[in-house]
Amino acid sequence: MNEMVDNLKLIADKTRLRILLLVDEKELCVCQLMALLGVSQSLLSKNLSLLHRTGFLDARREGKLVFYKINPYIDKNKLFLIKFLKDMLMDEKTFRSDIESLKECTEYQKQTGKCGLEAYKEFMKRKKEAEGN
Amino acid sequence: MNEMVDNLKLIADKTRLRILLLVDEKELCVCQLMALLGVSQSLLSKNLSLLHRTGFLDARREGKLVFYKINPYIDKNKLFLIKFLKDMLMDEKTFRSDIESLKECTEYQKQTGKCGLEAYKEFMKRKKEAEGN
DNA sequence: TGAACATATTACCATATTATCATATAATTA
DNA sequence: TAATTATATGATAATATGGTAATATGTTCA
Repeated sequence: MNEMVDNLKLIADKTRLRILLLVDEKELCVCQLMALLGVSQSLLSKNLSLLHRTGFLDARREGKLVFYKINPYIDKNKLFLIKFLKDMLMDEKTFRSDIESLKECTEYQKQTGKCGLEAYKEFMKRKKEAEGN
Repeated sequence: MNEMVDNLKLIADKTRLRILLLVDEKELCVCQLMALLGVSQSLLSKNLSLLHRTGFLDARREGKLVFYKINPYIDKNKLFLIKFLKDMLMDEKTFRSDIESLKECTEYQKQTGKCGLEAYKEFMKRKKEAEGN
């Protein structure tokens, strides 16, 4: 029970929930998440290391970048919780928008070969301008 | 998303989670919950009114007693969340024990016709003594 | 090596949450 | 009506949490 309550507490935060749902789609580096979520680097990093410490995420460094994904050895309670929430939020606005941004970012990355924070900021900036029309 | 996060926050508390799982089995009054959960009256009452305010619970007064149950008009996200957690916790120790106590209490209530706080305290006391053997 | 970039960590503050004590209200019963 | 039982609420203290700013660490590249 205590374990489940701890899991629920970890997931009961907008930033962390969005991280988990995004990273469940595709392994992502910090700078990508930063651009996608629009949160500060330190807040993001703090939440990532929290989710890492508690067994939700797996981290892998590749050069300057650190990539996070769902821990392949994640325990079942945690995994089921994530999958359940994904189901529940399937049609929810913020989630849909996050997933949409992720797809567009991935496409942009393929075309330009750019990753890194600036590339993502640039991408998000363009996107916002486009939405402004 | 924000709504889901709020629901998760409400459920991410041991006392509240236990309340919801118990009350999903059977309508219960405050004194019954107090004995079953072993928490203070004011803490319990606060959590009950919180769960009531936020649409999880329905309250009904019958004389001195106030009975709580799952709000029959509860929204789907909340209900699914409760059912999901119940599934996940099916074999969990605290949950099994709570359910067991609930059944025994209900039986005791049928036999003795007693409700009220004292009856439940008496019941829980006997139970603990029995476990002590 | 040093500059630049990506990420992590620390220190700190504001706010939120949890639990408790005391007290208030509501209903029943003597 | 006074006492009793059941429940709710307000004040408050202790702790936890979310967020930011500053700084540190690690990596690459000129």
